[in-house]
Amino acid sequence: MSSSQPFASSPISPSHRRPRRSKFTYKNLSTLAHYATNSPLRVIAHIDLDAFYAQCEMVRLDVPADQPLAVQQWQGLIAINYPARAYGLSRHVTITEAKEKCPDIICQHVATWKEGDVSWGYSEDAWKEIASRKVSLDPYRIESRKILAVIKEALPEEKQRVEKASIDEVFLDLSAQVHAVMLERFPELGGPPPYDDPTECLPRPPTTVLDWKADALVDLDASQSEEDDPDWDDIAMLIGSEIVRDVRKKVYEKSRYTCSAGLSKNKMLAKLGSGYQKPNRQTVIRNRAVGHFLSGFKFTKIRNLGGKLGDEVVAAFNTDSVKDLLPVPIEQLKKQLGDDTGSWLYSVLRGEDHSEINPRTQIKSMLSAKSFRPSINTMEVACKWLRIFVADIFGRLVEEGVLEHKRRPKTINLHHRQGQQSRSKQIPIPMGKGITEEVLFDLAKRLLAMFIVDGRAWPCSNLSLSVGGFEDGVVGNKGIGGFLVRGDEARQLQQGGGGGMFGGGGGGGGGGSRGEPKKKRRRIKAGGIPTFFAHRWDGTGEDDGESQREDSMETPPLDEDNNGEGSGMEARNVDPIDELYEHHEDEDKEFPHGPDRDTAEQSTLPPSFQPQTDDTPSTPSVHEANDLPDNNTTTSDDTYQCSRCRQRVPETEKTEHDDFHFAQDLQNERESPPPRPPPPKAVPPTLSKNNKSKGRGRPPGGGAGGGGGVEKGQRRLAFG
DNA sequence: TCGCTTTCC
DNA sequence: TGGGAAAGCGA
Repeated sequence: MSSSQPFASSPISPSHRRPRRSKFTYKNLSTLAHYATNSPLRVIAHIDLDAFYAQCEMVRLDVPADQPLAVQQWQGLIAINYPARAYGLSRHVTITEAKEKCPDIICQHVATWKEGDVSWGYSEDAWKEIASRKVSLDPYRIESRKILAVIKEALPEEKQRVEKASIDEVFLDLSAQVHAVMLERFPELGGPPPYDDPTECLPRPPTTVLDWKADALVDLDASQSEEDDPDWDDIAMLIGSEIVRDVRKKVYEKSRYTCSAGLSKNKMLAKLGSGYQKPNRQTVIRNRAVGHFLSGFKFTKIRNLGGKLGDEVVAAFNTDSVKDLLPVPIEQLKKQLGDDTGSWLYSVLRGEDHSEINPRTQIKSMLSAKSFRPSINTMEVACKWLRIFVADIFGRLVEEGVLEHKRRPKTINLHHRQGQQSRSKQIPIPMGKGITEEVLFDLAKRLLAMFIVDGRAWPCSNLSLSVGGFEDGVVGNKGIGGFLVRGDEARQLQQGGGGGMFGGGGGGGGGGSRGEPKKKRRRIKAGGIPTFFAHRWDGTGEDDGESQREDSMETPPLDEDNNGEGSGMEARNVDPIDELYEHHEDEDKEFPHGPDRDTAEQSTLPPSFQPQTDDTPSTPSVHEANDLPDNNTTTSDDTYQCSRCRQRVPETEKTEHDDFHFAQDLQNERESPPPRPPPPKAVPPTLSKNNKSKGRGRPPGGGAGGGGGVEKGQRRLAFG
C-alpha cells in the first residue's frame, strides 16, 4: 500500500527535468474505483445552492434573475439573494433597513401553517401572526428533493455516491466515475502494470495544457509552478470539474437554480472551495494548491472549528489563522487539546481529511418546532401546537415516501424550553402498528405530560417535536411490524405517490439490530377507544382517517368538551406502550374517536389560543371561556371549582391543578380508581418536587393578534 | 437506550 | 433569530 499522500508535504521539487513516470502507481489508480478514502487521486465535490431559500422564492414567483429578493421569517430575514447582497444587505438586517437600502427588494415571507389549515401556504400577513402560525420549510424541502433528483440523474447510476449534507448542499464522491473516464480517455492506464507489479508507477500523462474552462483555479503552492507538467491527480480533478460543471448545468436547465461548487481531494477542502467564489462558480483546489489555499484561511472557517472548539483553539494558541498554527508540533496540539482533537487538527490544518462520503440521501429525523414569544402557559395551548407539529410531521412522513419505503421512525421526542432551561423527553413509537396521526399525537401528549409532571413546564418558550431513529422495514413483508395499515395505503393512492425521488441510497439509515425478541405485547380485542382520545385537549375535529380529507379544507376549531370521564386520579406506573396497545386495537378505525365526539361543539378559535402574555400570571382567561364551560366556576372570591374533582382551589393554583389532571389522565387512562384529588391550596403531590418558580408574577409583555383567515391548501393532506 | 451538547445550515 | 438536521458523549 502506497503511503497515502506521497506529495502532500512535498518540500522539494527542484528537478526541472520531466520525470519519466508519474508519482502515482497502478495501485493508486485502482483505489479510485472503490472510493478508497486514502486514494491520492480521490475527487470530492461539494455543491451548494446559492442563497437557497431565496432562489426557491425566485423560482416560485418567477421573478427575473436580477431582482433583489429576501426571505422573511417573522421580523427577520433568513435568506438574501445575490442581487440584494449587492446593496450591502445581509442577514441580521431588519426589514425596514433592507427596504431603505434597496427599495425594490421583495421580502417574501416563508410559508406558514395555522391551526386548522390542511397544509402550509403563503399568506400576505403571516408575519403579523407569529402567535398563531408556525413556519413551514416544506416548499424548500420539496425543491431540495427535486434538485437532488436532478443531480442524481446527471450522474451514472452505478458510479454515483451522493451525500445530502443539508437542505441545500450535497457532497459527491466522483472517484469511481473519474476512474472510469480516465481509463476510457487514456487507454494506456488500462494495461497491466510492468512486471505485473501494482506498485509500479503509471506512465506520465500527456503534456497537453489542461482546459479548466471557467473554473476558479486556486493558486499553487509556492514550491509549484503552473509550468510543471500535470500529473494524474490534476487530470482526475479536471475530469471531476467537467462532471460538476455538467451537473450544475443540468440543475440550472431543469430547474433554474444556480449553485456553487468546490472540488478537491476531500470533503473539508471541497466544502471550503464551494464557498470560495459565489454565486454560480466552481472552485478547484488541486492537490498542489492545497497548502497555499488553506494557509490563507482562518481555521475557524474549517468544518467543526466554527464553534466552541474553534474558540478553544484560538484561546489556546492566541491566533485564528491556519498559517500561525502550522509550525505548532503535533505533540503540542495534543497536549493542549487532547490526543484525538490534537491529531485531528494537525492533519486538518494540512488539508488531510479522510472522512467518507456517506451515500445517504434519506432523512434520519424530522422535527417540527415553534418558539413562543411570549411564552405559553397552558397545556391546551401546548396541545394545540402539538397537533400542528404532528400534522406537519405526519405529512412529511407520508410525503417522503416513508410508508412506501417501509421505513419508520422508532422514537418520538419532545424538546421543551423554559427560560434558559432546555430539556427533552423521548419515548419509543410502538411497533406492530401503523403510524397514524392519532398515534403520534397521543405520544406527543404523553411526552408533554412528562414535562408537566416534572413540574417545570410553564412558562414554556419553545416546543419542538421530532421523530427519529428511522429503521428499515422488513422488505416484502408488510405484515411484520405493521408498516402499512389500510388507511395508509388509501392515503397514498390519494397522494399520487410522492416518494420517488429518493431512489438509491444504499445501506444507510438505521442498521439497528432488528428482530431481537422484544417483549410480546398483549393485544386486546376492543371495540371502543377510551374516551380520552376524544380530544379533550386538542379539540380539533376528528375525521375518520379515510374519507374526505380533501374536502374538509377547514378543520373544525377547538372544542373543549371536557366531560371528565375516566379520570383516574391515582398515580400508577403504567407502561405507556402497553397502554397504547390496549387502546388502539381497533384497526378498522384508523383515527378512532370517543363517543363524545358527536356531541362536540365547534366553536371558533378559543381564547386558549389567544396570545398569551408572559405577564398574565398563568391565565385566568383561558379556562374560563373554554375549559369545562358547563361545570367550572370561577367565583368572585378568586377560587375555582374543578369539574373533575369538584375541589375548590385558589385561582392561582388553577394551572397546576389542571396540569395535574392532564398528566394523570395520560397515565391512568384505563384505570378508574376512586378519585383522589390533589389537596387544595397546595401543589398536587406529583408536582411537589421541583415546583419552585412556576412562572408567576412575570414582568409585563405585549401580545400580538391572533386569528385570521384560513389559507389555501397546498397539495398535502393533513389532519382535517 | 436516554438526555444532552455541539455543530452546521 | 428561528427552524431544522446530524453526530457524539456519558451514564
